[in-house]
Amino acid sequence: MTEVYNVQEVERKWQRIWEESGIYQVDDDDTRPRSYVLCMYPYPSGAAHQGHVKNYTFGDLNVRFRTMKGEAVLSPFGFDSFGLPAENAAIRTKIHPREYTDARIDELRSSVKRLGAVFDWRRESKSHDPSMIKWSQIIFARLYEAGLAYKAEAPVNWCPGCQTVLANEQVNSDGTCDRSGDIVERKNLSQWFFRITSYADDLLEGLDSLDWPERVKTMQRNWIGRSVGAKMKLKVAGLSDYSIEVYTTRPDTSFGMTYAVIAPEHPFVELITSSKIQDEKWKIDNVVSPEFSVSEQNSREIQDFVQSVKNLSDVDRVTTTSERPKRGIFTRCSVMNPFTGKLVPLYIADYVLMTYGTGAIMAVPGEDQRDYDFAKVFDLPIIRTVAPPEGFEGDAYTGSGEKINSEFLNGLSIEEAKSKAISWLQERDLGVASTQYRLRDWLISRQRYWGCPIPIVYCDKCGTSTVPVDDLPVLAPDDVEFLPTGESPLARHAIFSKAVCPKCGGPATRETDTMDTFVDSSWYFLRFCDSFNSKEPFSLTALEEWMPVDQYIGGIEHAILHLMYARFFTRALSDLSLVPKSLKEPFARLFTQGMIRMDGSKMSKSKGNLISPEQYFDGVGADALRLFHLFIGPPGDDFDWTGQADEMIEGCSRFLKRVYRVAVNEYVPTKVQDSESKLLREFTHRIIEKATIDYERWSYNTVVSGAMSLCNQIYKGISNGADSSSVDEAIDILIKLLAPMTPHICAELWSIRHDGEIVHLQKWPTPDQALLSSVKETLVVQVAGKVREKFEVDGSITEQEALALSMGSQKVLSFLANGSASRVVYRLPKLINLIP
RNA sequence: GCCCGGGUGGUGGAAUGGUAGACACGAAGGACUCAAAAUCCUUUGCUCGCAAGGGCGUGCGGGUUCGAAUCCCGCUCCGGGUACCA
Repeated sequence: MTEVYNVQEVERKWQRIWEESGIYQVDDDDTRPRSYVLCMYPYPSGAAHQGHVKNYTFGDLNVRFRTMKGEAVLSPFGFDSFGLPAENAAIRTKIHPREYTDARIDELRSSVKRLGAVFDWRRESKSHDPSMIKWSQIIFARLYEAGLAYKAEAPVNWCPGCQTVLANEQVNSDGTCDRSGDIVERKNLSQWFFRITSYADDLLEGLDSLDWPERVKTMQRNWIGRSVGAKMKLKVAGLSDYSIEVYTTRPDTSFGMTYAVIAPEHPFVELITSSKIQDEKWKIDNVVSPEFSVSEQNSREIQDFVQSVKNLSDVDRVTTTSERPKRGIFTRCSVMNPFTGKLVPLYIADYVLMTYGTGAIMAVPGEDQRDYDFAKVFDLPIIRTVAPPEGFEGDAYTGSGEKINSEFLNGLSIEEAKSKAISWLQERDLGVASTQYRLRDWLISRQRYWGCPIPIVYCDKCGTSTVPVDDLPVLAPDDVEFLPTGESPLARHAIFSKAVCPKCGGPATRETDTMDTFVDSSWYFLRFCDSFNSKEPFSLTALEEWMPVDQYIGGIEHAILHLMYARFFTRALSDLSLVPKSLKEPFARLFTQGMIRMDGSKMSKSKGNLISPEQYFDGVGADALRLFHLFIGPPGDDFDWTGQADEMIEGCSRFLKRVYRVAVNEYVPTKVQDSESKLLREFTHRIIEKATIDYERWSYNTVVSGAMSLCNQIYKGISNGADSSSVDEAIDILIKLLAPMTPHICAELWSIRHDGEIVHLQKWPTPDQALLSSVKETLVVQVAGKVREKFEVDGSITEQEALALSMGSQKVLSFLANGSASRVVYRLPKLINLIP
């Protein structure tokens, strides 16, 4: 009897059974040990693509494996359903973003189900659901009350082609718009921010405790960019009340300062170019001496320079090469080096950024390459304060060495000189030790419709207030017009923007900006722990039950943004007692899967190089496609989708059919060979051991190869006369080992072989230790490190026995010139190495 | 520029100091078949040899070790991140 495996029918059947039986639904009163496995919730862009297939295959496999190991696994699913594409579609097609998004969600949900991935669907969440909007707004209000949300003016990205404001992540690294390719411009707008910088140190230190890929942790550390140094004040010559504060990480090099630089946006630029500075009365009031000599003419030159810099795109501004040397202009002002009392010239240059440190630097061309480059262009002196090694021929020397030309610092190391210089400054009240971060506050305002409205009203009398909880959620109206004007439809809406002040009851204006969609993804994993709570976003007790996420799975592209924001939220909400005090980190363990590439670039809808999973669901089936994604290599590696992929998927399908045939056909041995039965049993139990280890270390490709070997061994056992109990055992083990990976076929086979039982509720197999220890080992005999002979030996072989066996081989002896070894290295029972 | 990864057969990859190339894909040959598909069997790193067997081989050059794809030093090529952060 050979039954044909009907892929489509069987996969549909089991998908229905899993959904109806609710075996992957978990509740708070579950008595099994708990765990929480989560895939990053997706933006619903329609049917799943290969990246989703890979992601949810890893997630599903973890859920099923842990369940078979006896855990109650929280496995929820949701949709990151706010965002620009739906709004752009609305502008194009006039279909409302909600209608568009709901349709895409249905497509994605359906293809995730066709993959056979199991979730507790009762907990499904969508960012655009009014209840989720309400919780987001409550959380925003709490952050606002705690001073962690504030409004300030800031430059935003504006795409002239799309006529809209863009999120940072939609701007390419070369400063162009991700969609239209236009060069993005800067505009100043009043914006809402989250004060993530006040958690900079916590976020940095928290990384140490996380079981995350080192790569991701390094990226976050660099992004936070903590640096320690000193701030000091440089007096401006001729302006007795004015000084310019600079930040440096190298206070030890202060004696090498030959000029100073301020950013074009520095407030001092405004002062020296304003007309009032030419006013005689102002000069007397502010004690200006003749040393201060900015004339109207210089002032105009300076203004011209600053304007020319502001006209540059961000890309051009950060580019300085040999063809495009450093730009700057002399201010005609001098500042005093506090260490030497000497005056040095003050320049304005755009290689100094207003957004970092104090927006002003002391320039030390001897020990900083950027300062060196600038000094060469403007012919400024260069003084070395660290002795470079003999024969050093570079420009700036940034290495270690002895301090020189630095008076009381001479002879010290850089580190010693740093702390001595800082104490010197502090004793004289001229400067302080200071720590700076590259991390900026998180700009969350979006001038868009399809996002969570910021629940704020502005009153002329009472100022800014949050919308009272009873009035939440603030929902965007449906009767808006989607036009490509760049202005949010909400701002144009006559009624929405009008509000009542919650404090005085008078007329007020409503905030029309919505939140960045990364706000939604910063707490959705908390909601999953308490999806049925209608009173609050989540309760402390539910979070104590399930958080933190034990295994988080997603793409490396979220290494900084989402993963940093979610960490910030968890810490901030912990400090506000909205999540348990002890919960500081949301994701204990993170896995970042590899990318699917095609022709060198990421496979994506926008690149038009999608290979749809649906065609495989319709053909070889979900199991074969899942197996392919698991088998092609280590889960974290990128994969290039070539013409051979289809052949490999076909191979996976062939393997599953091979398993099916051997499992459904009754085996009646003709002549039983006891040695073959023993061999098969030993092999089976070795594979249990290996596969279990490999599952736990995320080496799924080798789990698959182990399962293939076991299948080959079963066929061999059958043709060589293994008894039926050893064959049955091997087949059952094979089905269990494959069950987390290819769930449909395994469920079907187990059900056929075991009278309707559910394989995914079976206990995970454990190897029989007695069988493992009775296994014959291969003893490799090396002569001078080269393999010359092999013997099948007992695991307990002694050194004497191994040596005697080796020396008994003519072949081994022929490589030993005088018939004996001067030294023997034993690694029994695997290896013996004879050195002549 | 700086910071990470990585380089193993025709291809995807295995091997965490101890048999390099597991397991697959592809290819070649064979069995079954009127034929094809499906399935099964054999071969498949390079090279010398009729064979037995030998030599070479994990990007390149050195080192440590009885033994190195694996550890260390220098180089090279490819991929990713980041970009004047003082």
